[in-house]
Amino acid sequence: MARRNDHTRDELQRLTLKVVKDFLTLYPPQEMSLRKVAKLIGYAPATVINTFGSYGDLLLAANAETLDELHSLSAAAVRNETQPRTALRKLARIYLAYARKYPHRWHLAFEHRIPDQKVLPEWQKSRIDRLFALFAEQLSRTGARKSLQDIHIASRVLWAGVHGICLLAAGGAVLQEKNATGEQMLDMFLNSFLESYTQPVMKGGNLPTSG
Amino acid sequence: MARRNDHTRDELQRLTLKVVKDFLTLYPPQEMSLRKVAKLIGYAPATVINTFGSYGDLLLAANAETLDELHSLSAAAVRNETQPRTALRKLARIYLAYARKYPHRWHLAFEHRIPDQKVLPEWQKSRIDRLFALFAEQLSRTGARKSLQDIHIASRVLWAGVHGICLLAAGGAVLQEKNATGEQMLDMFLNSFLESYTQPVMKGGNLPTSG
DNA sequence: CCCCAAACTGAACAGCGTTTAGTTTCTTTC
DNA sequence: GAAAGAAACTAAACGCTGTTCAGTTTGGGG
Repeated sequence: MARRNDHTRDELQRLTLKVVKDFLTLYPPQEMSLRKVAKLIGYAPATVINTFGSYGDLLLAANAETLDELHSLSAAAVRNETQPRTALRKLARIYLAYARKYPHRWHLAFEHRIPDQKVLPEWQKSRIDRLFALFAEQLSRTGARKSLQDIHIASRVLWAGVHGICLLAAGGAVLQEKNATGEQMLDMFLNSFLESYTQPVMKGGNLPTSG
Repeated sequence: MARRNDHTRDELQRLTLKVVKDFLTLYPPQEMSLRKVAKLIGYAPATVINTFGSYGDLLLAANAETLDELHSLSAAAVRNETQPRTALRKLARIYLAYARKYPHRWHLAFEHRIPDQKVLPEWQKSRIDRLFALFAEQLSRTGARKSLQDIHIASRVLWAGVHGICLLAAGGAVLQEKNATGEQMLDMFLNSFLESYTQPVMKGGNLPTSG
């Protein structure tokens, strides 16, 4: 058996990624395997390897799609938002909603372990950076006078907080919070962070606002 | 071959966990396997399964030790700290230091996926809760007038933020921040959060501190 | 001393990702 | 139009993996 040419190289790649996406929409990554994917697309395991390089690279490609999707949704949500603080709230909500809707894909994208020695490809890093950039962009629009370095750090802190909260709210693993909703946590986090970011206290501290 | 009785059941368990701990101190979980562990303790793979139930349960037991260690270090660090804000800062630093020192054990403890259907055992959940409780305890000592529910949520937000930042600072995976240190991010996060927690703004907002 | 239960293992099983050799087909060249 | 070469695809094998099970050895209690 050889040379079926049912699909072009590109079609085959797209088909495979679609199958992976659909699988991960229903089942966790640990239940997926190269052989199952191969069976689902109707090709031999070795064909998938030929197409993507390795099973790990297939996962990497799937993660790229996840990150693209998340970025696209986020960017669209803030595109016409004039208020940076509102935009940041929207970003956080989108993030949470996505983590809840596609928990397996979301997890895989952020906790995928690269076999030691090997480095994460540049196109993957840049996808993560694009997510950070969305936060940084809104921060720079708040009008608060901050250095580039401050904005850089703040965007990471913002992202880390949102991500950690999503882990608690949507995490199917060890972490699972029941007595606080993701929305409550996000609100408290964003309110506190933005308040302090846009109205920093002077050295020596402010007076308490009550009693 | 049978009935060696080189070790009691307890000794064997401790020995196995020690070997796992040592392994994970040097190498990531993906490189570890039941068979490697068995070889390291000088027993057959089936013996490890008999002792712990399954390889997954062995990892769970190892995670319990990790969480205990982290809790013990944290509790010790704040035991004699009178200032709750300082205590919270110490907790965060301990957390970051631990994630840096034992990245593989730290990761495994928090992102270990339980094979679907199966639930996380109660003794594992309670270990996570104990970590949250350390934050909650300090929050309730700040003197800020908060409901129990507020403290509950705030402790989760605090933990989530610290955890997310540690992922960025110590994460060997997809996430890896280079232009901001963990300390910088932790400081910014804690300062902003605690400021707003202990000095909440009134409705309508404060005046900016500078024009 | 015997017997049972506990301790421990070797071998087998099904599954995994990957490699390799090989076959079939398409495309190019003469 | 036939020959040659490249491309597409796979079956089979390799060395792993966690788990099961039948079977052997041993220590302790009756």
